[in-house]
Amino acid sequence: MDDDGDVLGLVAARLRARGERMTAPRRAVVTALASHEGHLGAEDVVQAVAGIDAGVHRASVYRSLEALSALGVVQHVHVGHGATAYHLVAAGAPHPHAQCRDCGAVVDLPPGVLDAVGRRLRRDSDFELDAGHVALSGRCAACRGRG
Amino acid sequence: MDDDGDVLGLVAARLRARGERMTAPRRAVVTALASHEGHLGAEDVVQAVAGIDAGVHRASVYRSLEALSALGVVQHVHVGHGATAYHLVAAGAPHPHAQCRDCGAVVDLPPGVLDAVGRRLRRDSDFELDAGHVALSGRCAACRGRG
DNA sequence: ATCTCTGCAAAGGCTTTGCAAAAGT
DNA sequence: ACTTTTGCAAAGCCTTTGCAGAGAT
Repeated sequence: MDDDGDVLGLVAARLRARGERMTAPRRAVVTALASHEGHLGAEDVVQAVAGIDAGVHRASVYRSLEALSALGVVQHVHVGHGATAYHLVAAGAPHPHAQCRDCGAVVDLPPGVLDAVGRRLRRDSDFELDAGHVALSGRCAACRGRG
Repeated sequence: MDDDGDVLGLVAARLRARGERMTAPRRAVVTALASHEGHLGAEDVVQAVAGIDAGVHRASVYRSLEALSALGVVQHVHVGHGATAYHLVAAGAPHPHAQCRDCGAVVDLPPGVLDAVGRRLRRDSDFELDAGHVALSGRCAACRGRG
């Protein structure tokens, strides 16, 4: 059930392979992301990390997120309104996201929904789409029902 | 050739119809957007406005952009990295945008490229896509050639 | 021992806000 | 005259950065 150890070990190995180091802030950030399982803003990660290892500074969280992103362990998604969202790169392929303009929730989209668009953009506009890097905008099911 | 007068008159009429007013900052903002023809960040609009009517304050530009957006005259697009982009709502329907992650350029996408995705999201996930509100991310033709 | 990384604190970009004066209708 | 809107200045939010000391390998 608790495979944080695995994740942490894997991340540590990947870091060391690049001459980088596994540190307390990075451990805390990975743990925070692993336990939340959703999409967290950097500030949310700061909060979560504070509960895991007080004494980790806000700036270190940002720097850790950046380092882990460069490593390919963390993916970040720009969400129109508000802060960039971070999450661990799951086993599967990166997937697109969408944000509800009303409630702000970030939802995962089925991998591949943007494939056809990507192909078309490449063919027609010579534009290489990075489908996972921004969240589409719209209204989620719950908010449509409400509004 | 110079239909700024038309645009300004139309905007003025729309404003008055809602009990709002046509003012110097709003005129300058509309003129700035009309003459640049592209996608401008708020700060770019501030610059352009400074060249049209010095004495218009930065804050008024932001407030004007907001007012004009509420009016439906201006559309804003969230672009992952950097500032929100603004442009006049053209005659045609709102269109999707994409930003190049390397050069930062915001390009217009053919209207309709996201239609199929919108339909699919609505059907499969009950998510109502707002295709024009965020810019997709990727690499433009020029930067692909270079990189 | 060495080089990376951290904590701190400060600054940075972009945007919003409170208020009294100014301007549009 | 009445209300909206402005200019100003200050603060806000999220994020980045410079530096000396701490920490990982």
